[in-house]
Amino acid sequence: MPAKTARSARTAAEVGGSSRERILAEAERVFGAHGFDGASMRQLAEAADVPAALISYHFGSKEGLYRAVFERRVPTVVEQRLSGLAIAMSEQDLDRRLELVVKALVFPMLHLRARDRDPSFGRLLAHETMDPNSEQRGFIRDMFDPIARAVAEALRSALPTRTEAEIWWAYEFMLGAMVYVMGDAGRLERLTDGLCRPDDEAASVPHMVAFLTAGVRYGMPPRVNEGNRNAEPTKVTGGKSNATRDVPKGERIAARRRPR
Amino acid sequence: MPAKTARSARTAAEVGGSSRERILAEAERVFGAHGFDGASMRQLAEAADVPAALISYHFGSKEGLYRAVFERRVPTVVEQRLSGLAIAMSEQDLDRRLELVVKALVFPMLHLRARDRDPSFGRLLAHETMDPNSEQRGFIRDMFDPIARAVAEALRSALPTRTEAEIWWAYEFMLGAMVYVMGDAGRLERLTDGLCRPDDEAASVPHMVAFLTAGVRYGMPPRVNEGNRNAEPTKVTGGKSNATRDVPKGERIAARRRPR
DNA sequence: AAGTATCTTGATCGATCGTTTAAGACCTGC
DNA sequence: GCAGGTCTTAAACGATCGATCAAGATACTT
Repeated sequence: MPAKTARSARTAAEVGGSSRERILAEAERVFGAHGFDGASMRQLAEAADVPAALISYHFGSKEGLYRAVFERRVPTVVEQRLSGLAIAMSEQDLDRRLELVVKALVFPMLHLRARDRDPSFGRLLAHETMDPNSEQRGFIRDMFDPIARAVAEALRSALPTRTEAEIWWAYEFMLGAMVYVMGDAGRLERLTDGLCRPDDEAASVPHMVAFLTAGVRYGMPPRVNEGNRNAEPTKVTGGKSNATRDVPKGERIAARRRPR
Repeated sequence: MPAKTARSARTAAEVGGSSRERILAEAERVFGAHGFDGASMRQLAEAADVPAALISYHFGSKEGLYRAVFERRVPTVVEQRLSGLAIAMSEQDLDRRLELVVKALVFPMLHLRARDRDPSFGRLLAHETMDPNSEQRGFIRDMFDPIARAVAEALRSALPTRTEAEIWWAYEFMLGAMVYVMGDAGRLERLTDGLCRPDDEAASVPHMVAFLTAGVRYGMPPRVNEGNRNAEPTKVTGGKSNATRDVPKGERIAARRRPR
């Protein structure tokens, strides 16, 4: 056994970059593979080929490193979304604008996953999104709530007749579909025998944009009498709704629209 | 300090049931609140007001308890979905059948979350779904892959002109939207100032069914020349697609349809 | 009532957790 | 070349982890 440290098979030259950057890059992979609670400081340190104490020195704590991993990736995504939204808002055809808004929402994320052929950050983000402790950490709120409101505003402008609730439910569903694809660790590929792959940007983006655009444009819940909202919960065997049947072009009333 | 054990403020009578059942019920809450890695055996034991050793006795290990929590809930959901699918398949109007299939997929889950006013299992399931270690544990695969294939088959029957890829991408997006709502720990409610709540079954079910039905029915990605699939990745500023524009009634060719 | 199987308990195992400490190496400006 | 700040290191801290053990309590059979 050599006297020198032999923490990893990779040398520092192979991994490259300063210690701080190397820790960040490798932490993204380790956190992405095991989650926040599932990753240990020693795992993280070994992946970056540094002593565990160096992580505390540079980032203060495990959660500090975790936050730093997000702060390295998220601003780029948010900027790309904002730029996509700006382009969408310059489009006067509302049908076309809607599709551009959806694309502005999902493309930066899907592209991020496909670009480096590394699903780590996607899985990490998906895991954090669905982590019960996420709300108390507040990463998602701090980093994504502003862009969420901007997307909702853009949706509102492209769908002027929709209620506020419809806008936000649609946003929730769109985000869920996107996050689920980002976090998919192989289920879709298994179920389709390799036909569909979340990393295949050329397929995932068009499918997702088409699906979500159609969902938000044509997916309207049946009108209900405000008085008996809780009369009977929807049953699997319930009556037919007018959802997605006959698509009117803007005659629906924007009920319960919240003030800006 | 009393001599008797004082592990919890709740007495056994208040919590009720046998030790084994009490452990299961409380484990659902604790796992749902902190995730698998985030919950400790001592937390789980204290919540159920039993010594930690009793958990190992009844369930063998922490993962054994984790699995048992799923096995307590999932079969009911799967049975409800199967029954919903059977009803859908007896419907000859394909438009109506499609909506029933979507409802059969999402209703049992959303109802489960709303029924007991307890989002624990929903968060737990969402967390497990997005956990990078989920695939290796195999819970999701073992418990949900069969019903996933059944849902896809039902979608196929209601959309006979769609390609296999379109069916499965749509399934992926639907599941993502549903899982995201199940795991929402307060973000939608915060973003809407309380207007939209994932627990509000009377609102979430119609909105989701309408959105997803519209997405799968009208969301078709633009046709592409098979030769240049990888020519240029989709751009945010990319050209207009025919997604969701003009909804043909069945003249699309079922390309790349996989054999059964 | 005695015997047997099942359930429950407190105590404790070695391992690993995140973090801290104090000392050494390195680099920069004088 | 030496002082001062930044970066890096090995070692160890107390705490907590999941799991195990032998002994005791309870329930059921004979």
